[in-house]
Amino acid sequence: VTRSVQALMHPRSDTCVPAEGRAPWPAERRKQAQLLLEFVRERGAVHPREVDDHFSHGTVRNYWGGSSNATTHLLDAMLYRGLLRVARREGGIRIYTAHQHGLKPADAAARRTRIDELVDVAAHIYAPLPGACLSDLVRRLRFAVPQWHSELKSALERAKQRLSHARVDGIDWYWPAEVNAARCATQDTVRLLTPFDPVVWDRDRFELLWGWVYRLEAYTPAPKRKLGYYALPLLWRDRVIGWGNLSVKNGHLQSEFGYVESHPPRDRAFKRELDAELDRMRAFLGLES
DNA sequence: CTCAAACCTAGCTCCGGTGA
DNA sequence: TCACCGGAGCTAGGTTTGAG
Repeated sequence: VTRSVQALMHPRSDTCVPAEGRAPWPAERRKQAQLLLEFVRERGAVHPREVDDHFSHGTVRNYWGGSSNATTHLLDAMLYRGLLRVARREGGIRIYTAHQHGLKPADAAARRTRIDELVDVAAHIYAPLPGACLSDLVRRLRFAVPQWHSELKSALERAKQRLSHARVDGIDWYWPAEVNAARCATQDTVRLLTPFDPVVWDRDRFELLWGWVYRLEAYTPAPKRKLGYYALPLLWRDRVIGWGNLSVKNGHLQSEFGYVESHPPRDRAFKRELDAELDRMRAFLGLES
């Protein structure tokens, strides 16, 4: 998230990450965090390995019942609580620095404004939203603002009043008032979307709009997969018409596609635009074409 | 050089409890 | 009966690092 959106969610209350339950930290953990924070302040920016070398926190039982590095857990918990932030990454690994968030909202009205701003951020990303999806999104904000968990119900009611609204075939749809869908022209473009792109994130809406079932199957045992390990939804103009599985072998991009109508569009423009999208992918991955 | 561990990432589904 | 709520249980693979 951007710094301004991050600021909307802080300062967070004295709670653990959601997976750890909502109890406050025990004294021992508080002490550990305090020592770690002093260490990070002293060093400026730290790599998790550097921290573990210094403290040797050992292992803890993780959310899944397995064993995890305790230092990693603690860093993550402190990041969530707002004591640290990720300054950058080195080879994907988070490099942490100390952080101090701003003051909490002065009164109830200011707090409601904050929450409404957060809801609007989500609405802008995911609109147009079926009612169930809007409820779900607002409810998910309990992870973003656990300190205001009890206020989310009323925030949903305000959102339903504030957002533009239409009822189509028995489903209520919501979107930000300032967005004018009529002015968004369909583009002659092929896009391979990620499984979590806002266009496809709400799987129920996906089915409503395009009439087929899309699932990410990375977590599905291989023999049970229907679309492929990491199928990317294939957007052509304003329709998601199929999916693609991409991989890199010996420095070359491999691609396999599936189509809901079992064959690609006969349209000549489609082939041209699909090639253009694959070229963009090669460029993004730094591959030779 | 190989291998294992650590770390990272953006999920899905089921089920029982609650309340209208 | 149904929507909502929240927790439990399970899961794939890529990259980097460092020990041996």
